[in-house]
Amino acid sequence: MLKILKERYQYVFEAKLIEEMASIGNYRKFKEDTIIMDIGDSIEYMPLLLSGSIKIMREDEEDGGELLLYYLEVGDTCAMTLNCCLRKTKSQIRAVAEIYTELIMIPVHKMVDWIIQYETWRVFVFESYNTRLNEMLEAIDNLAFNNTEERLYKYLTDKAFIAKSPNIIVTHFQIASELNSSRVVISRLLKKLERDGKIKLHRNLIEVPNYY
Amino acid sequence: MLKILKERYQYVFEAKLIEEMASIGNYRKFKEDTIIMDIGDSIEYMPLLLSGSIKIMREDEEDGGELLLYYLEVGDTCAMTLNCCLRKTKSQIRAVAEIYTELIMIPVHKMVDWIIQYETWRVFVFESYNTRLNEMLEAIDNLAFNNTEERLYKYLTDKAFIAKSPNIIVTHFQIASELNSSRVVISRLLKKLERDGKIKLHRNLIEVPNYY
DNA sequence: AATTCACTGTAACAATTGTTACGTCTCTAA
DNA sequence: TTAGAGACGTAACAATTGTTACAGTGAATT
Repeated sequence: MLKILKERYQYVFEAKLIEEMASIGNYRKFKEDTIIMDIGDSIEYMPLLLSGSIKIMREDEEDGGELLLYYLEVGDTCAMTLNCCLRKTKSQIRAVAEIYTELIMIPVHKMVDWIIQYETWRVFVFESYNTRLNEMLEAIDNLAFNNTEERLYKYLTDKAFIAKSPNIIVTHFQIASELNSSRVVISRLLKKLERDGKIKLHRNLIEVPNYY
Repeated sequence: MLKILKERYQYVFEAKLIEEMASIGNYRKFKEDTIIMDIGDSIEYMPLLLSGSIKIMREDEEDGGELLLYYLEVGDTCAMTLNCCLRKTKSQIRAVAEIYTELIMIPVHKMVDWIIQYETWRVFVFESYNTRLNEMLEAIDNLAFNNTEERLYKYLTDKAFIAKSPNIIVTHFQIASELNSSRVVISRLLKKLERDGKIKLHRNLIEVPNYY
């Protein structure tokens, strides 16, 4: 674990902190589509991504509708978790492995110690908050100012970007779930995007040529 | 200023920190509807509310449409600002005095010192992040899962709550701006809410009996 | 008193989004 | 090989939201 940590984080954290992480942290791996953490779960550990990608979702309390908020990637941590850790509240969000994902879990109390002790950790934590707040703002902009077609195209390019491939494997129904829309609407708009030459449709697969 | 700070924050911060705040902080006051901070402004100070209320807005880059995100009240600070301070980025949001508002501005570098130095400040900062992240989540839920009528009624009750009065002084056009909708739609839905007995309409004034 | 202007109500229509229904296709498992 | 299930396309219609247009009302000003 020390080796992987050094690989990923040697330019982010000082050697001493990385060693401490390796000795205290708990290595975990998750298969695609595994729920890593759900709404209402209480949180005692903070996840730090080593490889893979996690999607963060929100759920409608009433009808169970879902909404994709943003992705976490290597080097990211979950700011929502930071808070839950510090205040011992429950998780407000659902975290699902988008692909095969490795991470280390770090116990809460260490988190606070390190903020006082390590300059690099402090910077990392605040940068995480910043990134997350900005991702939330982006999600809000997207919902408030874009129509469903724009949201859909953004969803596709984001997903291709995360997969590092123009071909994304997903059904229309899945997309509808993550955008809190309905399958028919998504199919309709996908057809429109195809007619406009922006994507190509196949069974269980969508080509998004210009995703970067 | 020391006196006001003690009044508002004696149970939040230790005496020594409050004294330091009073000697370093810069007292400012703003009339209703004054822009305290705009999108793109660079930020050197962190605001800490003494009285009043501030609304935090987001703007569409393309057509200038606005959206109300949430309110700051006494005891709150702006987590977005915390980040801007630490990373020296520009403001992503607009802050407008909802009513007459007093605050003290604290220079960036002190913020960081205090995180290391004062336990109470550290807790305060992280609680602020938590509150703000939750407000953002609430805004996202509202946009993703509620229709315009629900968003409108929530807007009215929130606004009445901030004003501590069932009578809110606002035009239909203003509401439309803050919800990124159009005046005609808002008038239509307000009429519906009135027919349903939830509110009463007057010129420039709306009664919201059950706002608490 | 007359004029002006912002505010409100409403109609008519357009565009977008959601819903229901049904047919076709592909894959898998019995 | 066949039955069943999930995936996709599309039509028809409903509901919501947005747009344009216009009329009336009240308040302030001239």
